[in-house]
Amino acid sequence: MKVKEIAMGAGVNPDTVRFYTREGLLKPTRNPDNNYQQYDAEDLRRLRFARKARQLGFSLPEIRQILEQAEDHHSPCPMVRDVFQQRLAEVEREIAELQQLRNRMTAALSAWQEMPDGTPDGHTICQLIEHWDEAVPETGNKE
Amino acid sequence: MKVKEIAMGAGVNPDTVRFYTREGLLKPTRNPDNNYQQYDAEDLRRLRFARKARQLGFSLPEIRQILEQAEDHHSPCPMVRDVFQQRLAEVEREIAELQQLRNRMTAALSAWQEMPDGTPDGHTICQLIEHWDEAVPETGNKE
DNA sequence: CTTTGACCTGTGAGTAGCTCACAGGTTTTA
DNA sequence: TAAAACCTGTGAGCTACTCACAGGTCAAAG
Repeated sequence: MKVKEIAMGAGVNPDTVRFYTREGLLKPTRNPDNNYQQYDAEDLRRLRFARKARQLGFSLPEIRQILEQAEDHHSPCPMVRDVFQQRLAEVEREIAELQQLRNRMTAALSAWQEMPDGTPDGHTICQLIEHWDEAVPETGNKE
Repeated sequence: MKVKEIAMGAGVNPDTVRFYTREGLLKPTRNPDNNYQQYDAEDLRRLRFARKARQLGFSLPEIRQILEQAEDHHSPCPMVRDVFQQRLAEVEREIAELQQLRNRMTAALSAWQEMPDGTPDGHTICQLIEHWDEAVPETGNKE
């Protein structure tokens, strides 16, 4: 399979295939005639796997790790379960944060119904936002 | 105020202050003696405003726009309301997406209870993920 | 047989919003 | 007076792609 073919097979952009190849997730051989990359069915499996894992929130380094373990015939599944659970917790945190944000946004929107537009006067930029009550805990950077 | 001072006043990294200054959100004057940036109370207001707006999901270009309009004594508030409502819709979409994801993750986790770890055999990398049923619609890249 | 268009190649830059590193100048403190 | 702590601008790094570029290759049409 050439780049475009495997890309279509997995429903991704050919550039993504090239990118994953650069990143070592895919290891095609070369056609000695023309130096084209040659992907096989195994690569397609890996690519599809990688895409699914991405949807689940795995990072490329994590996916590469899983793939490498699979290559060595070590089962990566326990590790997958592990990362997966962490990821689930993260997702739940994100949801909670977004819900909080949404609540405060809708509250703000209805509060704003009664606020004048208020042309800025040197003390105020936009009351709508300045009177937003923050207390948003953390932007939730990983870690 | 010097960089570190205004940064502490707004609870941000001094580098963020420098970055916002580069980006034109903050417009300090210069101390002619030492060429240090000099921020005033107005800058602090702008910085705090910018941070609140960031928490609400406004992009830096949007914030710059608002700030510029405020400078020109045009009321940015109607624009703010507009972007804000769009942002709210976006947040709700994100929540829905994440909830879907979470549901499928918890479902998968419980299904995995019964699945063997399955050392990779050349056909399979990790059943846990390979048997994940995708149908995740879109990663929801903005327009 | 040649041209045209579609593909292939690798590399480098762009995206957003910071954060950090670097090298050198200034100010404060001990 | 010397060290520590700050300041300066610039440039790179982070994620996971995506796109642009310049040049090589190949299949089919004329």
